[in-house]
Amino acid sequence: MISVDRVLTEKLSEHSRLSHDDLAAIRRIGSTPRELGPNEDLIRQGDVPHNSAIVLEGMLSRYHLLADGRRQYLSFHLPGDMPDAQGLFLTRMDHAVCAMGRAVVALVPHKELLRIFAARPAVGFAIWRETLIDASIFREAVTNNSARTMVARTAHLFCELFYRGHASNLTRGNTLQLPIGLTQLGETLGMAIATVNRTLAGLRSTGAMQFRNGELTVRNWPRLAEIGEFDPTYLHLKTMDLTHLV
Amino acid sequence: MISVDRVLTEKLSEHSRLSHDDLAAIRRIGSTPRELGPNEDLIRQGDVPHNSAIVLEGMLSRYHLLADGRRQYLSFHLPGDMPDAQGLFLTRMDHAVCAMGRAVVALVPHKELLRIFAARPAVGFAIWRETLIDASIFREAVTNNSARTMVARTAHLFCELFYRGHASNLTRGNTLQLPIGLTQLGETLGMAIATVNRTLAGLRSTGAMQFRNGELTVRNWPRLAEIGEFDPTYLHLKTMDLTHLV
DNA sequence: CGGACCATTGACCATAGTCAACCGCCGTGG
DNA sequence: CCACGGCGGTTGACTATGGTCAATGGTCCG
Repeated sequence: MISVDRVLTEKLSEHSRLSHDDLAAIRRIGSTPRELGPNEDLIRQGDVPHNSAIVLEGMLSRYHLLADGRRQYLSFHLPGDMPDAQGLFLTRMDHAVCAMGRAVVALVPHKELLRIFAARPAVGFAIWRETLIDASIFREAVTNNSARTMVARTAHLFCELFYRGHASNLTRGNTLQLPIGLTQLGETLGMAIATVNRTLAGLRSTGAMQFRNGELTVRNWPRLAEIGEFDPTYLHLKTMDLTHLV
Repeated sequence: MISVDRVLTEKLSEHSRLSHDDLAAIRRIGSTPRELGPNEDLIRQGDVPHNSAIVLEGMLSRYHLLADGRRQYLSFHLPGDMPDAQGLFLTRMDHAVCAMGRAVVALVPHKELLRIFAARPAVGFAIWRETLIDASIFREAVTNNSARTMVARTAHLFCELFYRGHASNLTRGNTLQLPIGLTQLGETLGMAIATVNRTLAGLRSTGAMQFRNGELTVRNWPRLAEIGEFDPTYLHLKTMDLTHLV
């Protein structure tokens, strides 16, 4: 398991130029770890949060709870992400956050964060930036679920997750662990579970990728990116070359 | 036409408690006005922005440009909104911003904004908050376009626009001017133009609302909100009662 | 061994996309 | 002044796509 400051400094300093003092301030952040079981909620729709979480291990997701009890998953969060940074300035949660598999997060009190922002504005800006990337990912999800075919949509999601996972050193070769079931995939992509299954079978048969038992295997990255119409600019990460995954 | 500081102070002080000095700083913001013709781009996907815009008049939208030339509209922006605040911390635009009808915006240099944030953190937090509400609206769009029927989806969009328009004093009685065509509606909601039309006809026949010639008329708000499964919490505005619109 | 849960598959059906024709309005130009 | 053309909206007929439902299989755990 990794520590909060390690994960945060790595993430934030990738794009924001943080001074020695900024980094020191981050290192002094007080946090309490919390372990979550599979499918356990970290925070629910309607709650008033006083902490923000940083993912240390596993995977979290955000979701809307619909009137009829169904879920709409909105995004997935890997180690280093802050899945509920928005709670900092919006009093009431408009969505829930839950663990996909077993997961560990670090909880940082809002007070603590606000104190740091006052002392070291650059840290605030860096986290602000993270929330903006978040928004960018949501925008892409709108487009993905509205304007793309089922195959492209599915491929795109896996592209994004693999790309982000790779940027965070979570991939092992051409594989990535994703504790997601077909039901959740359906509730993410806005398609019926049967369709998810058939679409995955289709993708498998193209030789571009396969997804089995919570493990994504990329067999042909350029092919997969093409099928998913994937252009990583919206992730605002350093450009990575994955063409060797063929 | 309204002035920048007027529009900004109104918007920001609705939720953030800004001190006298904060408001003074906002009043000193230097901006240049810019008029946009119908369908004119303010900024394009891939551009590197150095200004942020504040809508003064008319309506702007953000959209993704797809590989085949189609558009996916992501959000609409009314006077007081900052449709490209994200450019502050993300160097490259991952989407475009354009005027729907004729519109006027005020351009504020990023440098100027950053200077203010350094001097008056509360102003920064207030604008950060705006970008978080933005993100919340995107999340709702994901859910809307993925998990709701065509009717609900369409009704929900109009509910949101009317509610936000009402909060900004842009409604006249039960009407709101919306310079949007059926094609754009389709490219917003992820449905074919023919379906948009039929859905609108359906909504009209329920007596809940009608949309004609760029004018939305709400005939029965509770009914419309029910059809659209509309719950305004995600907008993080002061709660407004519209039940008198029957 | 039995049951729960998830994935898989097939058959059927509802829904919305496609295509094409038509309408109505508006602005232009003869 | 009217004729024409274009654009945006409207409508109908057909079709493709993906949702629904139901049955089966596989795996893990008690």
